[in-house]
Amino acid sequence: MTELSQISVAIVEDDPEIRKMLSFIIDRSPGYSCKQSYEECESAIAAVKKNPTDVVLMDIGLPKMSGIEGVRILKEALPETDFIMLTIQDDNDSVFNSLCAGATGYLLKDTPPAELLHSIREVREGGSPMSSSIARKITGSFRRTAQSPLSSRESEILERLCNGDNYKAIAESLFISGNTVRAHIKSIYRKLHVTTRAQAVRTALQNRLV
Amino acid sequence: MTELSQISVAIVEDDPEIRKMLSFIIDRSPGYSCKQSYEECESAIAAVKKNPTDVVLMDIGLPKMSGIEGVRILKEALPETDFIMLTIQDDNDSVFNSLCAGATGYLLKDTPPAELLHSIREVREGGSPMSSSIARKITGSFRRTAQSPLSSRESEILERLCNGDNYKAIAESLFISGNTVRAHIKSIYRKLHVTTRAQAVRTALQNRLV
DNA sequence: AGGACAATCACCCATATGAGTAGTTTTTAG
DNA sequence: CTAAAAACTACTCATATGGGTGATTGTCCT
Repeated sequence: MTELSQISVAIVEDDPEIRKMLSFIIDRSPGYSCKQSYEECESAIAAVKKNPTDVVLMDIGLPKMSGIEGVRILKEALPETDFIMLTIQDDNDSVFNSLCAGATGYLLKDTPPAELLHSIREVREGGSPMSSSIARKITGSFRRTAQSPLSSRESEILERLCNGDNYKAIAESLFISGNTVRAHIKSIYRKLHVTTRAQAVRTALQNRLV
Repeated sequence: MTELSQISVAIVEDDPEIRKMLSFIIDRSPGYSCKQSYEECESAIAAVKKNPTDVVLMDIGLPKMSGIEGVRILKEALPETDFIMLTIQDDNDSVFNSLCAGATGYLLKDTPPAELLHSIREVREGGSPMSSSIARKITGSFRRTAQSPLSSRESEILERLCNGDNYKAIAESLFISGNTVRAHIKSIYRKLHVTTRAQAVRTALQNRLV
């Protein structure tokens, strides 16, 4: 049943050539149907909200609203629908913003038709189809970027700053004087190019220094 | 050439049955070789450092040192080697800690041999092979967890707190008085259950409230 | 032997911050 | 329509924070 269930697909893609080609390929493949295709987000949002599909293939570079925004809006309204980005954009911002907006898959436009069909099936079965270079980008984002410019003592203190500890609490937990803590924190700020605690915490968390 | 290049694989797996089976399958497959297999991290680390392989398949639940620690240490020494976790653990901590430690792939032990071989090839070609449920877990981690308990104005202010702005800067950029900013911040702290700016920034970043 | 840096400590001072208290007006939701 | 929430403003006060300056000790590398 799951194997043979029909998967309904909608396409949002501004290039008429590509749009027709994709829609043709999908609709003619057994187990898939594609009755909805749009050239921009605005009409797609209105129409797909009324006629939800199982999967939406979404381009990013669209005339008016970006596909990422489109996903954000549609996913909000249709949490059961799976969104796969299908785009030439492979920059970090596009990838991560798409995932944050609610995309579950991310394919580059050079994906062969057979793999595209397989990806549509995969996303319905609880997977997260991604072009291999995209997958690598995502796993790589978990790695520590560079090694910290901080000394080990400074890292220890930065960690406590992130916990919201104040000078006194840090001093006591490390058995050093509050003045020393301040000296370390000054040095941390200098190395991280920040001037406030909030900025230090942000830099620490975003660069995985803690 | 890339298609037919021989890929050398090492295995770290404590179950002798599985270890021998994997090693046999890989070593007998054309294009793959497996001359190294270990039952725990300590010896694997020493040996693979001396004889680096292209890929290491790493279990997580090992007698002494965990496979995650093993990856952390080995990846540090051998940045060119690709590490694929091969495990039954599918909890969030195992997955994310593995990726942070340096794993590029993550497969569950029910992965069929053909797919395992394909994954080894894929990781060498710049991909990031993952069991579909794991991939879904990772993409899902980018989605906003819950919706923010903050009002829109408060969110706006929280965002500026994360940028390191002080009361005055926030007040000026929002065209409201500094006292109002303080009132909003108090209310943010109450809702986030924090008492300092650093904690607020941390909570905001970790829970993707900004 | 000298330089660079980490780790420790100290003091001054202006400003920022958090907690408490007390309101008004506007918007939203039942 | 009415009650709740959000948004806004204002005040005081004790404490925390950041900037500046200066110093000692020990380690590591050259």
